Amino acid sequence: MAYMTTRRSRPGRPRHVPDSGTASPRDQILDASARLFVSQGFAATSTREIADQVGIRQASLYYHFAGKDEILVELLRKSVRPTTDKVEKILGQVPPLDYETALYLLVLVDVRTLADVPHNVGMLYQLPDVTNGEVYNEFRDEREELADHYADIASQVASETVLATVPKKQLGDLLIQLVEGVINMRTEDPDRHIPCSEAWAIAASCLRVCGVSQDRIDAASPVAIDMLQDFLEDKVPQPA
Amino acid sequence: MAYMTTRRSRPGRPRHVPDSGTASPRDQILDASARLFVSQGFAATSTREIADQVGIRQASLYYHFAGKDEILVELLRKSVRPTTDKVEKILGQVPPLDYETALYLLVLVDVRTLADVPHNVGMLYQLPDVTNGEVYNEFRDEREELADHYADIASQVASETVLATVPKKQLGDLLIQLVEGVINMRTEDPDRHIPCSEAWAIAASCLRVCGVSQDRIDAASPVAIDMLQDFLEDKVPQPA
DNA sequence: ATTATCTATAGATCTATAGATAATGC
DNA sequence: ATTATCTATAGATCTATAGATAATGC
Repeated sequence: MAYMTTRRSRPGRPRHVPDSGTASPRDQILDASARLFVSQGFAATSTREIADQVGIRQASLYYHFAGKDEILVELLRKSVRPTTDKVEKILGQVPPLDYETALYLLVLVDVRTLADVPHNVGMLYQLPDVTNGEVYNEFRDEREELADHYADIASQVASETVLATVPKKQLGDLLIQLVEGVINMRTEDPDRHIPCSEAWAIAASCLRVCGVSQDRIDAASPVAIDMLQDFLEDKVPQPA
Repeated sequence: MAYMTTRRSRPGRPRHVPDSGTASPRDQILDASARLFVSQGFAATSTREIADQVGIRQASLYYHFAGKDEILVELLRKSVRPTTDKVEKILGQVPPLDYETALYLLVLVDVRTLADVPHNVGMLYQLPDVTNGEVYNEFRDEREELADHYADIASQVASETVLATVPKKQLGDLLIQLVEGVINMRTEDPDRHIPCSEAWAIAASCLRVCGVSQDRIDAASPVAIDMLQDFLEDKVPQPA
């Protein structure tokens, strides 16, 4: 408590609705935009609507962002990077870890990330007005890499029968599909909390899709669950 | 060949771009709208864009539809009804059929329906500007019923272990999630054809998620595949 | 002086309506 | 006469810019 936590007001002309929040104006805009984009779609959300939610005039948005697109880019950027970082961190541990545990862990981490991210922002990547916009090109490759990782690890885990009947790429896509079900659960009920048990169920389902027996699921699961904490708070240490 | 198949032109003022197509203007509009809505989103698609694709002026749309919403409603109506009909038809056959075969068949039928429907229209149900619009209320119940059917049949098929670890509703949602992966495959590559082998892989994956052993999958699969044809062309016989 | 807002507004859309027009059908 | 289009346009909205204004910081 060495410094004041309540600074009554910042420099600049006051808002027509007094600023109650503690976050920076920029973050307030991102927050409101995320909520609206996810619930209505990107194109269907006007800059006026965003401004109204923040409590500023529509034109004031442009002091913080060059345009609606810039807000979207910032949201995508903030959400894609942490995910791919975590994935590669997990894959890096795979020599000591066996593949089944790694897959279980990968799914757990991904599910929790999607489940806990504010405003269900993961859904943005599924909006056609986002993925078909120019803005998205910056992120397309990163998403494909993620899909490749899933396919790779899935093909390591899969049983003979599964490998013989399901092409590697499709198998990876099936797993991603199960993981991203969390997004739809949250879309249907925005206030829904996703308990750990549901994440475990999804991870186990992914192993089952790969043809892994219940015995080996039971073996992988506790190890992965135990490691989960190390991957969630993923704080990038700031250079002091 | 008792009647002319080529009628050069209809009554009414000619279009500024001559009408090359054979379909009714109404269907041409639905077709173009479906394509645009799915690739860009509903709100992001303007009536002018639709008209341009059809080759008529923007205002001419309103001779056929009361507004953009009406076009959407018609598209949703045309795609939801056949699906639920087929599902109930399958469930009606379940006393002779065992549940595992029924689930495999249900998934096959659903996957093929989503895979073959023009312009990937199944994706409309995933757009937030559709599902949060007033228009959608008419269809919400029907979608929930479908989810209930999946949950019911899944809980009949599931192994003890799966039933003990995955709540019935979540299990149903996982299966739907796998099935609807087809929509995403088509979104990523609109020209993609989905071969039967992929549908089989999805159906088998659904059974695996339920904890069904490979033996019983191998037993259910040929029976279901054999029955598939009876459900696809689902021609409602016109009263003569 | 600097900062963050405000008001006002231009210019580009977008939806929907009104009324004219150019075909076919009878 | 009927039908399916057209042209023209009103009115609403939307994005973005210009310039004014009301705070804090020095």
